[in-house]
Amino acid sequence: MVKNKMVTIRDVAKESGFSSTTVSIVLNSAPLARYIPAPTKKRIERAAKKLGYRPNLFARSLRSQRSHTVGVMVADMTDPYCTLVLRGIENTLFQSSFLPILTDVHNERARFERYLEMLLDRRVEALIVLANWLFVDIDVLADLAKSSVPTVMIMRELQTDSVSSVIVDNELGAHAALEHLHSLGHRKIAFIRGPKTLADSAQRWRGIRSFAKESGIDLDSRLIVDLPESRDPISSFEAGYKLTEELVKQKRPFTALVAFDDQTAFGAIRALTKSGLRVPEHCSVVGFDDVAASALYTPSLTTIRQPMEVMGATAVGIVVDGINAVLEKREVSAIHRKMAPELVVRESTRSLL
Amino acid sequence: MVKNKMVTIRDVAKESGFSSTTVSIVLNSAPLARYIPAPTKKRIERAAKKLGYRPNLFARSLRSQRSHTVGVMVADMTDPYCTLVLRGIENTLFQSSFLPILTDVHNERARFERYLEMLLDRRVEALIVLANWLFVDIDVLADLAKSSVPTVMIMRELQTDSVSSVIVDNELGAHAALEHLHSLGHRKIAFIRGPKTLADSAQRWRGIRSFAKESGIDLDSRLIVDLPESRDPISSFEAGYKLTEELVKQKRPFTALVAFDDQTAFGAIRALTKSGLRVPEHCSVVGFDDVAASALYTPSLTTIRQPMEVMGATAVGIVVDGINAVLEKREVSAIHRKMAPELVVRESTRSLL
DNA sequence: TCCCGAAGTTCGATTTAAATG
DNA sequence: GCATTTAAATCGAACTTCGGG
Repeated sequence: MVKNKMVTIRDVAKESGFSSTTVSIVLNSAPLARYIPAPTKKRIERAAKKLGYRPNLFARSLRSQRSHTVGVMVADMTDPYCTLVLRGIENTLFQSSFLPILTDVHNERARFERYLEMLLDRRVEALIVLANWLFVDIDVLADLAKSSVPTVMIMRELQTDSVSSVIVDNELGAHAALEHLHSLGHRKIAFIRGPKTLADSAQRWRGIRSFAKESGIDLDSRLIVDLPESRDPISSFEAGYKLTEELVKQKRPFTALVAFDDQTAFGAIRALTKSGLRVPEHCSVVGFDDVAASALYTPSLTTIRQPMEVMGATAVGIVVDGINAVLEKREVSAIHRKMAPELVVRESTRSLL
Repeated sequence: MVKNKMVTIRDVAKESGFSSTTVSIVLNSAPLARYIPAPTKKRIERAAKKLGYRPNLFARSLRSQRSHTVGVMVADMTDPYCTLVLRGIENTLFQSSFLPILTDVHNERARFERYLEMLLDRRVEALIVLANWLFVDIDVLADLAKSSVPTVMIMRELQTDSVSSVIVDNELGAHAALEHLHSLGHRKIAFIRGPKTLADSAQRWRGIRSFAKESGIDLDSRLIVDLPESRDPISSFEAGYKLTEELVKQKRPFTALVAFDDQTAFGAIRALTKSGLRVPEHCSVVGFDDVAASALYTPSLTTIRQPMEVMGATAVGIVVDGINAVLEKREVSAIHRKMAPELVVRESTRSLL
């Protein structure tokens, strides 16, 4: 083989002795293929294989206006939360023969907009936004509503109903976390809440309060601290560390700690250990998310698992439906899915009883 | 705005009162644009903006045979090693206005081949293969050599010279790891080597032996164990755990342990802790890679850092050069880059002196 | 010759409308 | 009218060629 000489449909036509029209009909099993006799089909297929014909997707896309591509925008790749969600997205797209274009917004508005522009220019057929740590206010909808590209956000819900969403039931999860500690006999419990600007923070806190009310646990405001805002996902580790240090210094005793997320929990465990408090012997710790590292930590972390892979798959399901709707000119309104989290008990919590 | 009415170059031509040729020349600043008077340009640009003209990339690609897209194939996304490499790739591609199509091979040959086919069909202009945990024998070159798509592998070197590579200097890294322990006074050292089929394993071991020789350290074969082969990146944690458990049971004393990689080290630390051996008080542990979790671990892990983000960026640099070479019909041979790792000292190692 | 602009062709596949026996 | 096949138009941009001033 000398050079990259492209084999076109016309070459196949010439080789097989039929016109390019017929070749196209046969190779695509178009409706008209019904009328084409088997021998003709066979000859065309043989010719195509012999020449190693591969249709030019540029030409096909130009004609069909389809890219078979989905844009995936991640707020910040370095967040360990992304990994499994991406896996779920990738795997489900693969099954539908779509390919993902991955973009990492670095939590910067300008970058978000530039990427959005690039993706729309490429006519991605759908958009999946993984808003895992996004403080940037996004008015995707302004650009998106008119572009009729099915869009779904993971981890964040938009007030508009032009954008679908897949989120975890934060309230339920936090509720389960506290219930777990309560069932182990813990009563003096410290809390590291999320940054105020994150919707998750409020939702999880609501779950905490709801269980506290049910069970009569007393929430001591001096044991409740908030993570500062930050655009860097790793910062919650450091913040968790510092806040826990301060909680310990306060000398107000607690036997358990509920962290906003796993990274925060890691920071907390580090701080506790440094202060000579062993986890779980002296203090139990619960996280949220169940990132990969949680199972590997020493001690392994009890946490509330978000079904990340399933969430990714669900998001793809939603937009694929949306794509089909667009193709069939059906109207579809946004879908909002709230997934159930799951308590995963590991070594970082322990019974006082 | 009602519908998705595409604005074509002809619409701009009509609006501005010039032909589509002129519009094309102006909007692309083609060489001929030199001859076009400023007022004409201005009117065309104004018309384009007014109509919100965006060139159709399908048409452009069909004509130019360029996709401005790069295929990225990852052996297994769930490997924490991927994250930063991908970040480096993404960031550097962004600067060159390329977009990545991300595919996750799941360490399966069939999937690799299917994805490769899909990427080539889409005429990606280059291919980046992140072979982070790939046991599948890849004869990419068979398909690739003839397709003249610049290709680079990260973390693995191919014998052929049609495929470039970016790898870390494993020998140097392992050498530094042992040197570090030696300088802290450790002499009885256990080793968990990598799976035999991984080239890295042999290279790192060579580094160990070379320092042992230099310094006169005695390598006790009863303290040397090997990770089994596996296609699952997380398995090295479990294997690290089990092997360390056995090492401890053996009752053959050691004051430090060199793990094949960070995940293995995490497993080892878990096992040591479970046996009542504290890290680093009773045993120092060194990893390799410096994945994100290493800094967050308790204790934080001393390890050999691979410059992952830089490696991703370097890989992109290589293929972008390759792309330019292809465009200019220059010949370029494969480039093989070996990056220097860096010892990162944290809490998991401690001086005996 | 220099400057400006337009008509027409090309990229490769799909599809409509139509022709053949 | 039916089964079978195809010429020609189309998708949108870019480039080649040419003509007029």
